Amino acid sequence: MVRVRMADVAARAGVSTATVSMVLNGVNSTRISPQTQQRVREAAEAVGYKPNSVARSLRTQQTRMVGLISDTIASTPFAGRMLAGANDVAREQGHLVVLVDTERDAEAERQALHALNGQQVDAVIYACMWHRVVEVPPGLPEDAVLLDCAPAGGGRAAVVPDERAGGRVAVRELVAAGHRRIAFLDAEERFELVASRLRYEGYLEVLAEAGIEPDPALHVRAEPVAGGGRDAARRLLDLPERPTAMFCFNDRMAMGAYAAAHHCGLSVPRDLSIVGYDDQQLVAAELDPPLTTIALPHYEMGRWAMEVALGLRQADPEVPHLMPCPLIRRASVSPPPTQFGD
Amino acid sequence: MVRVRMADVAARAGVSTATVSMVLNGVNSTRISPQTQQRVREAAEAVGYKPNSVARSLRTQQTRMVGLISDTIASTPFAGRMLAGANDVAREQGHLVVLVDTERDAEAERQALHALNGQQVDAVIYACMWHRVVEVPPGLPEDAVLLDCAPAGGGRAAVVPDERAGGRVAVRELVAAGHRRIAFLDAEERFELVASRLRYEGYLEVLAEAGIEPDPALHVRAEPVAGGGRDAARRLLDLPERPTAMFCFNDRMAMGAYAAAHHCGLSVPRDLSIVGYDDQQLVAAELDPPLTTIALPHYEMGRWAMEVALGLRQADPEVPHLMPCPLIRRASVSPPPTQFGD
DNA sequence: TTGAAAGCGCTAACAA
DNA sequence: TTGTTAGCGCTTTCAA
Repeated sequence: MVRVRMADVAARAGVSTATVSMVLNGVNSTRISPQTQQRVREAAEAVGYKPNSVARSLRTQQTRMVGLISDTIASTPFAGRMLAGANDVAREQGHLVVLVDTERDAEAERQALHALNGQQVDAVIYACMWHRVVEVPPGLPEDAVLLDCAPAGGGRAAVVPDERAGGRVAVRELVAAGHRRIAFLDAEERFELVASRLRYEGYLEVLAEAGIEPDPALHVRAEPVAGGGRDAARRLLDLPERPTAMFCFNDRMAMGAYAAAHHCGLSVPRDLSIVGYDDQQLVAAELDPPLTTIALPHYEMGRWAMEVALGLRQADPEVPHLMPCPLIRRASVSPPPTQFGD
Repeated sequence: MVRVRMADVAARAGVSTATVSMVLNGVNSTRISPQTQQRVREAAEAVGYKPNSVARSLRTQQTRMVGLISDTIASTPFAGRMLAGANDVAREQGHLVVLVDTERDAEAERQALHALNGQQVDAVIYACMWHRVVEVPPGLPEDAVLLDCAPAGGGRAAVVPDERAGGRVAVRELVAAGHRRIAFLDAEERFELVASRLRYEGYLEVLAEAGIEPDPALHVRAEPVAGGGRDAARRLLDLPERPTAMFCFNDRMAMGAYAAAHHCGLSVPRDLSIVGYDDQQLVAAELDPPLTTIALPHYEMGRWAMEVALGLRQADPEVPHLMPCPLIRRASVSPPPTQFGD
């Protein structure tokens, strides 16, 4: 397994390395005679030539690698889809992605930036695994793209989910089914989720557009996990005038809401309609009945970020790009039960 | 933002680039006077020198990058932990990981291998997101490490979960609680999951060691998702002599088993004990009661693979390394209900 | 104790 | 139409 260099190809084809370089890279190829080109290609094939990207990078000052710094890739099921989106675009463009996981540690971020800078990556993407507002780490290149997070100070290309529109879509689905008493099972404020406020705003907007007076009793908060959703849903179901539908901050809370409904002898969706958020495969699709929910566009955001990073697409650095969150219609929504007195 | 080269540091310190190189890399540093070293360091600091890894790589023939080819990073919640493990070791060793996702497409694999080879990565890891036996792709370097898969022909360093031992641990937990009628909710054979056979073998071994005659009626198969688990569990609960415990192929099937139990008015774990497999955070920990399960050691396997790849650890290429699957004890196991006639 | 110089493998002016 | 040559920024032998 000896490494074969361009000089070996040149020698075999009886030309200079310059000619080999031009032929193989298709540069100035009109200026080189077809028979020479042919000869070069055959020689390259014969000796099994593979270009050395490191040498090329040193010469051209571009590496065809892009660095992707993520705050924590380990602990979320969404990371994969984001990476996949970024990766697909990179591959289409003949680029490779260098991944660094920093666990949100400032020192690790600094090191990662150094390393990527040293490796002369052509672009950098800074990704978060939960939508949030971040302080841009010092040393992050000016043209870095932020993925699933927005810079506290603005001024950077960034892409985040359009949570407010997602909230609207979710609640409209419920309104369209005929619901008027729609609860919002929100995350507690201490988690400082930017999605929480935005989804709530979407909820309020749709109530307003449907002429429904928001009832503060129907906006409850809990820990955004199944247990929290269960407790919140129970409180709601104990209300004198219980809601006929629940919009949950996420699918895990929705899972808890299912449990609460069963506990109260209620059937989903006949007695209670539920819409989640996130479209977590392992939860939403596996619930019984399958959960209608709003998907987070991680794959698309990953693609978008890579496209901007590689200059395939322009981004307005002043305002984060809002990626639509599509409704995934499954089986947890139906018209409200008919009430006496209606 | 002009790039500063080693020559700039040399000029400022009034030495040659050779000296700068030696000082900054700590090579032959005993041979260079302390005051010169000091001067070099100050100069480097003053001009903000950052070494160019590309140039260094060209010269030294090593890039401090390792390629990680994964079959599909997008669609599994486990990928992250594997990547995290590999990444942590890489970082500890001053290496970077270059990630390529091939979606299990042979052509994409070929391209990826080319690209990584061109970038002169120091090592490559070939990772699967589900434990399986694979045909090693042509062109995979001899010293590549296989992660969560074993080579069909053998002969490569590889690491996989110890599924059989995991099955044993799961069933022993049930036996220790006093169960004798223990069902195994297995995946259907058409999915060709190597884990299926191994976990079943573990199950049988423990029955044997406990002197329990395996009842074929208690080994049922279904699609390894919640719906499949629910159906399989219902069939089991309809048996004249129903099992008091179920070991499920995975957490999703266990989720279905919970549903079936509720449906039959049975309480977990009072009337029915359940153990899962995988420790999927979003499922196992969120179930009510939380599910006792066996964890897949993805983080550890990721670490192991990277350690071998970087030569920190020796591997026997003849037999895949078996990584233990720990029991995660939660609340879905208790002694069997007291029976009349006992 | 330090410096000169020769490349690593490739690209791209400039010459021929 | 093709070849010569000068680097890209760094490491490392050898000489001083």
